[in-house]
Amino acid sequence: MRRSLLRLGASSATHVLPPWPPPSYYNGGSSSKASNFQSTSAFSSNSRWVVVTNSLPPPEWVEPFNDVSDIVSSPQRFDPSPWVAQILNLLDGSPQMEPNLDFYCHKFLIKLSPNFVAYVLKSDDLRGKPETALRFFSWAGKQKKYHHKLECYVSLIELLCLCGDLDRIRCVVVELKNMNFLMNSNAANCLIKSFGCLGMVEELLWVWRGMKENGIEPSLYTYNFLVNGLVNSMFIESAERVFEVMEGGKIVPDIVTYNTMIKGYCKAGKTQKAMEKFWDMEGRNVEADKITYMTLMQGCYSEGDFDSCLSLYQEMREKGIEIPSHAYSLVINGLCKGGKCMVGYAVFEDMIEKGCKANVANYTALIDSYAKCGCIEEAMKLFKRMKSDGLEPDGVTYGVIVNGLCKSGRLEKAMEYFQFCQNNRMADNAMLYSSLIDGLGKAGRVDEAERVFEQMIEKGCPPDSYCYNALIDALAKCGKTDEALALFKKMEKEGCDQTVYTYTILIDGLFKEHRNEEALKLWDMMIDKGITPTAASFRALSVGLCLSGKVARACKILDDLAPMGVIPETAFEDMINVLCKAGRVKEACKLADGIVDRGREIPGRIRTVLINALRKTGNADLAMKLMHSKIGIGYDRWGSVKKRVKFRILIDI
DNA sequence: GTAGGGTTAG
Repeated sequence: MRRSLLRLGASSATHVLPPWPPPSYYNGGSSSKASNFQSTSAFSSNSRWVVVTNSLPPPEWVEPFNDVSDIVSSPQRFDPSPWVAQILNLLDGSPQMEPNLDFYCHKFLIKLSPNFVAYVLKSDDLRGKPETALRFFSWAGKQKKYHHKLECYVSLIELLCLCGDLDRIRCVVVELKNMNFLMNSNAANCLIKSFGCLGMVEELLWVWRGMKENGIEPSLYTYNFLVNGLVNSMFIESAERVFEVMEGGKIVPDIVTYNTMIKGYCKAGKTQKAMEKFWDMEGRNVEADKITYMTLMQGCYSEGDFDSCLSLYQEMREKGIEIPSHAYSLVINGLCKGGKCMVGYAVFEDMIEKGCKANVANYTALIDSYAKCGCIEEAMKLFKRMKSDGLEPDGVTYGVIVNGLCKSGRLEKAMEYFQFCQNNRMADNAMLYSSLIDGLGKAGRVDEAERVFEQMIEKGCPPDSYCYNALIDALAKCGKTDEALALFKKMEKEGCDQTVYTYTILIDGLFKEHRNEEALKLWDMMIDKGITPTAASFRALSVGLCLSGKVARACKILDDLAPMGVIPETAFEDMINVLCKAGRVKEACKLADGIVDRGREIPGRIRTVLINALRKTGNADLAMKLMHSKIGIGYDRWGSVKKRVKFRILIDI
C-alpha cells in the first residue's frame, strides 16, 4: 500500500484523475452501496478512473463515505492510509495548499469528521511529525460544520507524547481544558497514559479529577497508567498512596502494578523498599514474573549490590522463570566486578548452555576479572575463545587486555596489542595510553613512559588526569620529583583536572625527599580547592609527618578533617603501624595512649603490632602487660558490661 | 491497550 501511495503521490499528474465530483456523488450518495467489484471496474474504465494502487479499491470507493469508520470496518478491509498520507504530504510539502485540503477530502470521498481527524492523527505517517500534525489539527478545527471532539485532542496528545514534545502538549492541554468536554473512560485512560509517559503530573491529576467529577470508575489499566505516570515523574510517595488505595479497594494491584511500584523504588534508589514490595507479593497471591526479577536485579546491580543480584538470579532458576540474556549479563558482570571470576565463568557457561549467545561485553567483563585476579593466562584463553566464537573484540576488550598485560608485567605483549590497535585505527584513547604509561612506570621504564606520553600528544590524543597521574607517579617514584611537579603545573595550564590522586602521589614523593613544607603546602592547596581527601591521601601525609617526628601535627590535621565529614577509618592504625615499623615505638605508644584518652578503642590487630614492637625493642615486660590488659569494654559471659579498662602504656616506661 | 533490559576498560 505504501508503495502505491508513493506512486500516486509522485506521479499523479501523469494519471488521469477521476471526474470530479464522481457521478455517484452527484447522486447525493444515494446510489446503491451494493455495487459489486465488476461494476466498479467497468465504471472505472469507462470514466477513465485510473487507480494507481496495487490493490484495487473496493466497490465502496465509488460511494461517498460518511466517515472513516465506514472504510475501516468495510468488509474488504480497505486501507485508507495512502489517501491519508497524501493529504499529509500536501500539508507537509506546501503549507499554502491548506485550502485545498477540503477538496482532497472530497476527492477521497471522506467526510471531515472528528473520527477521521482522530484516525489521521493515529496514522503512522504522522509519527515524528508534530508540526504537520498540528497544522492538520488546526486546519480541521477551522472548517465549517466541523468541531473537534475530545478524541481528537486525545489522539493529538498521544502523537505529541511520542515526539516527547512537552511544550506543545502543554499548549494543547490549555486549549483542551477550555473546551470543557465531558470526560469518558477511554479518553481518560489514554490521557493518563500519555501524561504518565512524560511525567506531566499536573495534567495527570487534572484528568484524574475529571474522572471523579464525571463518576468514571477507574479500571485496573487506569490505575496502572496512573501509578506508572507518578513513578516516571518520581512522585514515589503519591504512587505509594494510589497503591494503598488499590489495596483497600475493589480493584487490587496486579503484577503490573507491583512491577511498576518496584521500578519506582529502584529508580529512587530505595532498593530495600523494592525488595519489601517483592516479598509482599507472595502474601497477596501475585506471582513475580521475569519483569519483576529483571527490575529488581537491575536495581540491585546499579546499587552495587551484586550478591542480591545473584540470589535473585538463583531464585529465578529455581522457579523455572525464563532468564533473559540481560539478566545473565548483570549476574556475570556483578560477579566479575566482585572479583569472583570463577563463579562468573560458571554462570557464563550456564548461559550458553541455555541457548543465550555470549556477547563482546560478557567476554570482556570475564577477561577483565580474570586479569585483575592475576590469572592473565585464563584471560588470554578467553580472549582467544572469544575470537574463535566469531566475536570481534572492541575497543573496551583491547583496553582490558592491554591493562591486564601491563599489570601482570607483560609489557612487550601489551605494547604489541597497543600497536595492533594503532594499526587498526581503533581505540586510540587515553585509557590505553594510561595503562601503558602506568605499566612502564611501575616497571621502572620511566623514559619509555615519558615517550608514550609525548607520543599521545603528537597523535592528537590529549592526556587526561589518569595519564598525567601515571607519569607523575612514575617520575616521583624514581626520585624525579621536580619533573613530576613540572607536570603537575602543566596539568593546570592545559586545563586538566588535578585529582586527589595527583596530590597524594606528590605529597608522598615530597615527604620521601624530606621536603615537608612543600608537601604540607600541597595538602593545603588540595583542601582549598575543595578536593576531598581520601584515606590514602591522609596516609601519605600522616606517614610523612610521623616519620619526621610530627605526630601531633598529623593528629591536628586529622581533627580538622572531621568537621568536613572526612574520617579516615584507619588513620591511627596507619600511623601506629608506620611508627612501629620505623622502630619509633615510644612515639607509637604515646599515640596509642592519646587515642585511649580520647575514649576510643585500639583494635586488636594494632595491639598485636604494638606488642611485637615492644618485644623487639627490649620492652618485653611492657609487652606482656599490654598482652594481658583489657582495652575497651569487657563483657561477662551473660553479656552485660563488666568493666571498662583503660591501659596506658607510657606511664610505665 | 499497562511493567524490565544506561550491561565491558585506565
